[in-house]
Amino acid sequence: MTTREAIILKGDHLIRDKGYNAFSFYDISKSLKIKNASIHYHFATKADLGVEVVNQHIFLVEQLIKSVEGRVPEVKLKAFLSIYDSTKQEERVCLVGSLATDLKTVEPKMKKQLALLANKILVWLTQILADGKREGVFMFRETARTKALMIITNMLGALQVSRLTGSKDFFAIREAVIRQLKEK
Amino acid sequence: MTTREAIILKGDHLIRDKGYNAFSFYDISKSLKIKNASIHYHFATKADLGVEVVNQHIFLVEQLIKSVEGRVPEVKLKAFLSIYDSTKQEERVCLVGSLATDLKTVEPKMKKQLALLANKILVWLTQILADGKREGVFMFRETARTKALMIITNMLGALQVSRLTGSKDFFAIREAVIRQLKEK
DNA sequence: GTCTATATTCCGATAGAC
DNA sequence: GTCTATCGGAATATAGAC
Repeated sequence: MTTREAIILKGDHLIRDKGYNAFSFYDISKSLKIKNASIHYHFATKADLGVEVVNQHIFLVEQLIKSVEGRVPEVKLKAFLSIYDSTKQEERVCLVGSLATDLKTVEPKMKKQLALLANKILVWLTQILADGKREGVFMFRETARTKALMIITNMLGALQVSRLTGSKDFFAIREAVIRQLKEK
Repeated sequence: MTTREAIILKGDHLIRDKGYNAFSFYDISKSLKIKNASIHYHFATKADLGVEVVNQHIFLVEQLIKSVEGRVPEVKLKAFLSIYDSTKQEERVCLVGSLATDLKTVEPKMKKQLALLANKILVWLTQILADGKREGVFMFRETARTKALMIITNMLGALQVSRLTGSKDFFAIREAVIRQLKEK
């Protein structure tokens, strides 16, 4: 892994750990054992780093989508949920949730890329649900987009709320999301 | 309104606007046309102010709960949802969501009070749902607690995600939450 | 590409006058 | 209870050597 990649990875972890406005270049420099000035060599400003963190998530989501192309809707749903499973294991929140609460403080470019990420996930899940309903493996009464919004907010919110009410609640929500699609 | 109350209100708005780590005493002082030092007279530290903002929400939720005591579950559900309706009108996010993403940076006392607030809302909604199911006005298959968690995460998440995908999505989620309880 | 050193700004907090 | 003035620390960012 290049230094640049390591900085992006650490920035991502810090944003989802503490929030965008709480982490500093010093957090990254001490963790990677490099100096403040070295980070600025790779990223002129903190906002530049923030944009690249979001872009990295866009890239990873696109990879995830491709990795399950052509598979049945159930497999694609599992892939979608795996995003939040791994985030929960890290004891972090998701990038969209973390930056949405800080949205009025971030640069326009960052906001734009974050909206792109959020919409990419939303459109993907909407298609998964629509396909699954058509094939008779998923059941729901809402439009596919609304159902997708409900599932996304369930998972995003579960990561945040379960920090306060206990980890069991995350898994209770996760299981209920899956079960609701199978019986209605 | 006393200066102290005005500071708490402004602090609340700033936390839900920009996030706890993004607002400064200067934001409050310029808005209220008082000086930095005056805020410190009322609140020794920023964390002290943060704790009082959370306590104010606890007080308001307790008031809201009392205001609909003895009413039918549908009325109580509307009262619950009104929390998020007014937050959406303000173009802010909810306090639990805003502080949950910053949780690892806040003082233990603040975290403790926030957990108290989150649990108070959760227990209240759980009881509303259990009562409504028993009386035959609400329908759901999950445990009342899990259903409450799903509705809370829907609304909390709707405030955040709709900042990126559009306000219409907030209302689509809100309506679907209500409709799901009436038919299943 | 990484370093030392430093400029600059901002923020939380305090001392002491009124 | 609010003010002026200031301290001390932290953070982003830059200049310039290696």
